[in-house]
Amino acid sequence: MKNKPDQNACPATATMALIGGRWKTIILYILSDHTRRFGEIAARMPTISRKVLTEQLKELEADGLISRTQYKEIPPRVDYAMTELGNSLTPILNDIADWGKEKVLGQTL
Amino acid sequence: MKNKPDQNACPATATMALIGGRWKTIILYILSDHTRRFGEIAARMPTISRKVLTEQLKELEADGLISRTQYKEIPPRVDYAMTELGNSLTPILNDIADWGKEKVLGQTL
DNA sequence: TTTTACTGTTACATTTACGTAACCAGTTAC
DNA sequence: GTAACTGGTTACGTAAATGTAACAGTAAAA
Repeated sequence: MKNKPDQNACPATATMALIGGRWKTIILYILSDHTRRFGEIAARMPTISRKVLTEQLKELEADGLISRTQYKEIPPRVDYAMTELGNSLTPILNDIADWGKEKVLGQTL
Repeated sequence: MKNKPDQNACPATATMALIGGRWKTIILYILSDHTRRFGEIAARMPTISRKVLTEQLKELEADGLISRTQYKEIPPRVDYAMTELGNSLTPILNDIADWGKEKVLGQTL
């Protein structure tokens, strides 16, 4: 893992080191129900630059939350998918989305 | 609310606008089981500067997640507590902490 | 009279995050 | 032979986040 925690760290901090930041939760949420190509992720996140998206994907992969599969095709095709570790976050990601729907966007579930 | 969402925003993004960032989840986690004074929060977060802690607390208050109570005493005493809205996040905060304990820190629950 | 306690604020500097624009590779379609 | 497709990378500049250090204010204690 890229973000190595120290053992007496706050457990909430430990999690947020992996999924915090402006983009990672969104990326994981997008991947939580689908394997997706780079371009598909980018299309669902119109406000992130390709450069930063690449960086975030690399970090998520380094942290073991997603996997990257590159096919030997031209034009290139790259798939991103949740790993087992990433999938263990899915309930939390759904709760986060549900909370946002209900409490922030004011949509009834 | 300070962070006004637009209606067709990603619900995960909507939540992360309120609790994202390096510090807010930690602050909320610290307050989730206790009303605490400014100094108590600071003592539990040794690496945040007082200036930034003040800013984050103000934003959390502006977003309706915590409340601030200032007592007319010298030396000053200020309490921070979860609001009802903040408390509705508690299950998520606990899940985040549990996930960090188990998956990142490697502690068995 | 000086210090301590507590919760800040302010000015300033620095670090980190993010964006923009240009460029690359290799095959296919025009 | 040139453009388009896809998933990037690189150089560069800007914006946001955070830190540091000093200061404020008032009562009680030393």
